Amino acid sequence: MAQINRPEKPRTSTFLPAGHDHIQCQRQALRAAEQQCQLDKVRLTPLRREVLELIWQNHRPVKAYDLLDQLKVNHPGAVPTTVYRALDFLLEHELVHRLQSLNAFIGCGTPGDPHRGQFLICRRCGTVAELQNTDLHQQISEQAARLGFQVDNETIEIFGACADCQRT
Amino acid sequence: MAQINRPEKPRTSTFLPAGHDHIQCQRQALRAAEQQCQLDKVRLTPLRREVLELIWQNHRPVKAYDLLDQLKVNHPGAVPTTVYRALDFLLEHELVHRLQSLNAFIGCGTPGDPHRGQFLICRRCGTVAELQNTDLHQQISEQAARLGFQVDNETIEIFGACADCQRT
DNA sequence: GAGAAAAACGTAACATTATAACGTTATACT
DNA sequence: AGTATAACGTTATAATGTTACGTTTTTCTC
Repeated sequence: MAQINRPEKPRTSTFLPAGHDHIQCQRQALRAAEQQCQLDKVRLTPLRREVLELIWQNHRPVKAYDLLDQLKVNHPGAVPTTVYRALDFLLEHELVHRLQSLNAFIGCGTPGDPHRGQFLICRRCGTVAELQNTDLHQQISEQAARLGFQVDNETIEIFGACADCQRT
Repeated sequence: MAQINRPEKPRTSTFLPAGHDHIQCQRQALRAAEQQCQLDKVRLTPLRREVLELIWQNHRPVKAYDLLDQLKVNHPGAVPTTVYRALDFLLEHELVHRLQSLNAFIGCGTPGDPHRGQFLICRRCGTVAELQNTDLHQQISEQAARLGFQVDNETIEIFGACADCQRT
């Protein structure tokens, strides 16, 4: 199974802008989620919000059962369904993405935007960057169309080394 | 979890050329695998060959435990490790691909070729087509390079409806 | 605001997917 | 023939995800 390293402490990465203020980033993501839920007229309950907050602790994918362990701190009694239900909600409303090659989840930076799933994943530090490359999307649709295939969902997960990790 | 239908009987699909002769296709795939193994100086043992043959029964992804059930017919005593070891070998030598979004496996039509993983997957009939779109690959590498990211592996899994299934 | 409907959550059991660890057998190499 | 390595057997268990059903909370209507 595909693996990434998951160092205890976040590393900085030029993947993210040099001075990335993550506290601010996380806060902003939660605000955006709240707004999106208002628009969609759905409820970002405390539980869902807490799961989303945990997912946004950093820019590395989180596994469902790790999430569960963390959730148990405030919610002893939490079980797999607790987490998976929250994740289903967050996925459905496109507040998080699922990384298929890792069985893991990551926050979506642009809820509300038309959704692709294009990701660069650093094998070394585990940081994930989401792309919004419309050309790429376009090209895929065209190639598919040539084969008479109608696309309804694309999963693009690119593994490799981010700039920082190449240097070391 | 992502799902596809898995009808009992193969459907034809313009995905594959109209008159696709699968017996011939499967035979050819096994020959290619044998050749590749000779080149790599590795052993396509009877067990591995049988797993590969099962995978090539059609152009739909197969799940490991389904493979296991089928394998048990000739190999009572087969257990998960039996299958996973064969799969690991086949994956390592790029005779099969793993479809991350389905936790399933599919034969590789072009062993030996530089390997990308670009797939079109029909949600309705389950048929999978492997692409070898170098432009796409190129574009991804370029976009990655712009971010200082060095690609070592790409997973592209496109879900949608194949031409045949759109008609019905 | 009482009552009904729907959504969210609790709880237990279970299904599916995958790996670890260790011993035995087969094959390849001198 | 003897040894090293690869392949396979065997058992147990880990990791990931779902089903089914009951209870509580929220929303909606009157």
